[in-house]
Amino acid sequence: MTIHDVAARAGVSVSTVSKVLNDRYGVATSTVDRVRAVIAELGYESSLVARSLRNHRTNVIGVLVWDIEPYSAELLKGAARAIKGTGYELVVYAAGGKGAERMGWEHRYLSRLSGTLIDGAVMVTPTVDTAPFSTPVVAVDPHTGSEVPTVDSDNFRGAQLAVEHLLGLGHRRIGLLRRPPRDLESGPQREEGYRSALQAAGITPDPDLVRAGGYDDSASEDAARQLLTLPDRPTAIFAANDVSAITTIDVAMALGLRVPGDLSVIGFDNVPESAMTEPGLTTIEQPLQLMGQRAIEMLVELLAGRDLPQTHVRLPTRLVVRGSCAAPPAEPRRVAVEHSAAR
Amino acid sequence: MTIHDVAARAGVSVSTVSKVLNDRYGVATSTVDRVRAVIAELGYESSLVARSLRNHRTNVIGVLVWDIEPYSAELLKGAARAIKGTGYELVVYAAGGKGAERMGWEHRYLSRLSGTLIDGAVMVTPTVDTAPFSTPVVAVDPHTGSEVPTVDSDNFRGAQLAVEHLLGLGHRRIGLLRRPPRDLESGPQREEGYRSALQAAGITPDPDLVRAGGYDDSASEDAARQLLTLPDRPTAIFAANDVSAITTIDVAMALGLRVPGDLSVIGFDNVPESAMTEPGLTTIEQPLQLMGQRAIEMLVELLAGRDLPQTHVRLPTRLVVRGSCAAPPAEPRRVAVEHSAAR
DNA sequence: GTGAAAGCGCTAACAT
DNA sequence: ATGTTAGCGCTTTCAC
Repeated sequence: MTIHDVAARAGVSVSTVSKVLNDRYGVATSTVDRVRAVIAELGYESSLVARSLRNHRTNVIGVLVWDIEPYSAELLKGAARAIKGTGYELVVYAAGGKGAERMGWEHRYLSRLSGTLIDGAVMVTPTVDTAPFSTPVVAVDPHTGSEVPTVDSDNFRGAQLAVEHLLGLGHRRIGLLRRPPRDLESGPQREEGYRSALQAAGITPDPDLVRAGGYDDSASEDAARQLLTLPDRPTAIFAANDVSAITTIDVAMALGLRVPGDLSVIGFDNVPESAMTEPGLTTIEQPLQLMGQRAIEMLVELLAGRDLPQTHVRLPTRLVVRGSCAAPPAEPRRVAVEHSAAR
Repeated sequence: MTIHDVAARAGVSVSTVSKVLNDRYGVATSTVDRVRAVIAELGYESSLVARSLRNHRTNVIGVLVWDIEPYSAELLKGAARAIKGTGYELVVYAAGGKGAERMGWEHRYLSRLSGTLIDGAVMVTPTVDTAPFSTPVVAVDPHTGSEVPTVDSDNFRGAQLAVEHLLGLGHRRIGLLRRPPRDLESGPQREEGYRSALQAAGITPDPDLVRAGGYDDSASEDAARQLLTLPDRPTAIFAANDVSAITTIDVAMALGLRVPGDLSVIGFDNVPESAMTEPGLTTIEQPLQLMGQRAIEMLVELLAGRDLPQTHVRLPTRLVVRGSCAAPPAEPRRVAVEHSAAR
């Protein structure tokens, strides 16, 4: 079913049909009606692909994500909300399906799609700088300081809030379970917030109390275990990642510690689901939907040829208390030695 | 940056480059190396659009949704999980952005994309039958009994479970807040389950206890109010939709009824978020992620030219008790008359 | 082993 | 007012 079929059926040339499709001048009213009738009769719709190969404008905005999981799904909800009424359509490309070549997927996808198919893109957590592209791009939560317009959340302040909350409860030895090294830009930001809050309270951060998790659960598990089996173990742990917060709680309980009785845990929340899983967990929340929404809004501005009021948008994080944090125990219980020896 | 640029730089013709790109035979090893080097140097990626206009195979599966909201987002997570390792890539088209012409979006999108760009599609809650397409299609939770392969959940059994649970607690007058008429196919299924459970318990369904909600909150609100201000009001309400369950609780509380003390409410859950909003709500849950996953699996089978073991997959729903339901009060409190008069 | 040319479905100059 | 034609970026015969 192509434009040729329509043309043949209506007894006109393809260019006439094209003109009717695009509301161009120079077609007799009677012809327009006839062609329209045939289009309706056949249920014809012009191919987005052929059209975008020709016109280099598609009215489509692409959101490029590595995978659709709880984190990106939240962003997508916000993006979908923001796209309404803009005249653009939204398509989401999930790279995760094809191949395992994670490095550089952003560049690959952007080259394959930009110019044709999408007028602009929102890239979620790009690992490489996608600056040398003519297509307008907005990055969400980029890994490295990037040249492109960016939306992220206030990781620094969020970490401060977490630690301030724990300090307010009386904790003095607060551990940090940070992200793996050389990961997202937000990792160092959260660590900075942690240090800053401690120092503001006159506490010198103890390097022993900072451990890095990894990409899989077991790395976080090891790190949590190391922290908790320290001779002078922390009475509270700030986990700079929602998954590692839950892991920490599990490890603590396995070690015979009560949460929050013996140990307070506070996590940097990425997704609402994690709050559900662990109902009592106090978290620092990022406004993920809002971030997706703002990214689209910025991109639409860019596509309209307007300048952005600010090229780097940082949204506030907030502390959400659900009851898990307690004051530090008067006499911190030591973890039995055999546990620390095990593995 | 096109194939021409690569050809020029490598001093060969475009067809040679194309052969290298597609691993075709008949190119000298030295030429292959040279072209590969240029491709790497330039960071060239072939245009998905041009390629798909030529080849009618793209290795891309499209998921077509009206909007990305909590319901479809859950399905997408499952779809993204299922796509891994299949060799296909996933793209999601959200129709909601463009125009308000909701009716028939599925047909419009399918025509514009199929044949080119996507090899097959998963349609989420289609309102019309998209049978006459050559492209393989799987429908999730379709509005009408459709000819295409389908994934849905056991709405009938889910409703039965809800009502059986209430009956087990001793309730006898159980109201039904159903979906609007002529909506999703799941509406009547849930109503049937409700009637069936009542009849199995020897109770004749009272037509007065069945009211329909609407697409906006206010319709559900009115319906809930009507039910609760009945002279012989129900002691429990089964809301065939998660939003209307929450609305029902709000209305009940506004009328001075305690939930669950004076009234038990049980809702058909579409999305995990609704459970969070109302932590005490007992719900019937659909396995949304699993539904998305199965839809992709079925489509992949279809694309491989294999037959489906079953063309209609129905996934189980389950009762999740979070504590909101109670036994009926010995002496049901009537709602004050002025409340029923109000509005 | 390599390149010229046709054509995928469509649009936009440019004829007529 | 309508049709003819070139070409978007690519793949694929088919000559050479």
